[in-house]
Amino acid sequence: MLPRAFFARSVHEVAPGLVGCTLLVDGVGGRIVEVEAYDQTDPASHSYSGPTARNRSMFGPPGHAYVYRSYGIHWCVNLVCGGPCASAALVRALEPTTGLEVMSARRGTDDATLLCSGPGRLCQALGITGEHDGLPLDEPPFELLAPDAPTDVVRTRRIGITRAADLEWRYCERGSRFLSRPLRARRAL
DNA sequence: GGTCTGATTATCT
DNA sequence: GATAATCAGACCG
Repeated sequence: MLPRAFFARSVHEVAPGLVGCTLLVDGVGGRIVEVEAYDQTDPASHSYSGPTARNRSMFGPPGHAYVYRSYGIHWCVNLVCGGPCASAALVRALEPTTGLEVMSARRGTDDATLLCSGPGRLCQALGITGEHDGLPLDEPPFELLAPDAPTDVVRTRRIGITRAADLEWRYCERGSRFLSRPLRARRAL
């Protein structure tokens, strides 16, 4: 079990280290294969313009969840980090490992690559909602486990944003089939 | 394979 | 009134 103190560092150190960790909610979930970093200096971050009612969890202590509704439909979960101020790692994709039947039922598909491959999808599969906003990550229903083996992590550009889109703050497991979008071997110039 | 669009709501201008 | 850290389904080739 990762201690809460694991998150009391810069999001830019924590985020790559999260790839390969296992995230469970009520015993259901899988290995993290994709995360993105956001901090308060980042125009794409919800914390960029200062604290509001929605983003207050990002300004709280590290090691807690920040859950928000996206496009009026989906939930997305972030893991709040220690620095810079009001920073967090958005969990974008899991490799499903535990509770496959529960996740399939919640998602309405048996296709393992469609269960948790995307921030909205994984919240639906794990049953994460606004009720989880602000909860500590080292206490039930959350469970975060360190990787059993070193993970090959690739750094690239973030997805689905219009501002600061050139920053390479997305971290993925190399070769994973469970990413929200595949890695391009090479970028066109 | 790819691209486009509607769903639906909190938040901010 | 516009925008958004998204997804699923429709359509085109």
